[in-house]
Amino acid sequence: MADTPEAMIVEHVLDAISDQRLRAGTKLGEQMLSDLFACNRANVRRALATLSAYQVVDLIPKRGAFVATPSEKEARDVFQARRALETTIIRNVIRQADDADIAALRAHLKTEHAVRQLQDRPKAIRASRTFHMLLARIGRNSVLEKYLSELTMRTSLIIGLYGPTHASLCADDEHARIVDSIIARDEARAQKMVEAHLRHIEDEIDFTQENTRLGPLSDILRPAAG
Amino acid sequence: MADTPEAMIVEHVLDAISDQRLRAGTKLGEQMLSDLFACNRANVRRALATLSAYQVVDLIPKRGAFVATPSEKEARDVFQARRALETTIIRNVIRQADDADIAALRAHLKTEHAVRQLQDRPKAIRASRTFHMLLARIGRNSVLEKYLSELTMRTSLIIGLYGPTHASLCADDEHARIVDSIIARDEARAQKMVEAHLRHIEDEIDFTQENTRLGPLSDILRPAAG
DNA sequence: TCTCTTATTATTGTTAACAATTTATGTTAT
DNA sequence: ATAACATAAATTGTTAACAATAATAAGAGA
Repeated sequence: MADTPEAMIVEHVLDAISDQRLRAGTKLGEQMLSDLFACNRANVRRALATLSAYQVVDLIPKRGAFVATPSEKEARDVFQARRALETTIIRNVIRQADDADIAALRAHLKTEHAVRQLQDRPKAIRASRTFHMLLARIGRNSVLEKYLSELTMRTSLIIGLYGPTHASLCADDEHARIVDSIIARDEARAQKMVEAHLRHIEDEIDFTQENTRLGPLSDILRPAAG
Repeated sequence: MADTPEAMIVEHVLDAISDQRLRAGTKLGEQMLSDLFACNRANVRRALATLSAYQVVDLIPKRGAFVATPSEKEARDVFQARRALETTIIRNVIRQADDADIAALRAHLKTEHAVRQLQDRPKAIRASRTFHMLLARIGRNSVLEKYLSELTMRTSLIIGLYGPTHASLCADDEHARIVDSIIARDEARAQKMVEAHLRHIEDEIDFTQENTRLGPLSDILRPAAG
């Protein structure tokens, strides 16, 4: 936990994005961040550069840093990439998961189900994401894990932007059935289910209208007077 | 070209890595870079943060920035990730490639073949990488394209570290045959060939001994006296 | 009341100096 | 000659002040 201030900022922003406390378009002012994390602006700027490399923050010259607002095309690309990564991940999981991993999966299903009852949307979103990241960790491919981490963040932004208010959480039973096929070591079925699951999420999204009251980025997009 | 100095540094370092002018472990001093690109150290530091986010540079506190030296495990993860991404990419290519794209592919094959005759290894490596990135561009998924870009960089580092001296370039005819199956719109065959192609590259690598005379990172790894 | 202009404020970008730490150099002793 | 130690140089990390630009507020005129 005694990490560098820079890593702290990155981590906190990613966390906030992943459970939708930070919405697309929100401005991330340098002073605000340096105050919040008790560090100088140099650290803030490097953190923002890192977040920009992760593609969850847009850096606009002379204007500042803003939480990214993915377009529909970008969103669809993200989902296709997730299908590519997660089908490979699930294959790794089935081949490599040991008893401890299976236990972890079962435990997660329980907590995820419990959280869902609480009607606490941010918590539910986070739990849902955790499931996918747990699979990635069990898959033991750090490259896929890292990339999926980024893509789940961006998925959070996408759902926050275009998603319906109450749905768009991964269906509880779909996760459970994926775990079932993992336990059964049924590779083909597990891959199909993961792919279908991701498609369901994508299908629930309505790109025809983005959820308004988005952050100050809408201001940014109008051409500056002059 | 009139980009920010920071973007310039990132681009140049990535270029140098991708055609193996920069080897794994090489130290990237801040002063050296700020002199070279005629900018202040603040810019250099942000560029290094970005490169570190791309996983092609390791940032070691109080010690500096070094070109990353992928382990065998990391290398294998990179190759598996490439298979996942590139099989999806090739599917996109087959579904979306228009005449201009096909022409571009044919043109590339020609230049790649010509370059190969010159016995100019860096140029050949670059041409080889360009083929894969051309496919990614034709696939029209910016997420996959971005990630593949990073992974081809890391592949360059891996081959530079563990690869044989003269081989480990993508086989000329394999590229050509991939293009053939694209033109034939044979999805299954193209996917198989891409996967086999990537496996061939991986198989040529000998992890038992890393190419010595690696950079100063070997010094870094010995525990500091004290 | 609305719009255009002007002045003020806030924010981003740059620079230079300083502190802290590591690396390199050179000396001494075994 | 090698190893340990002390000194000097170079490098990373931090900080504060300054300049340049953009966002905001205020005021004048239609």
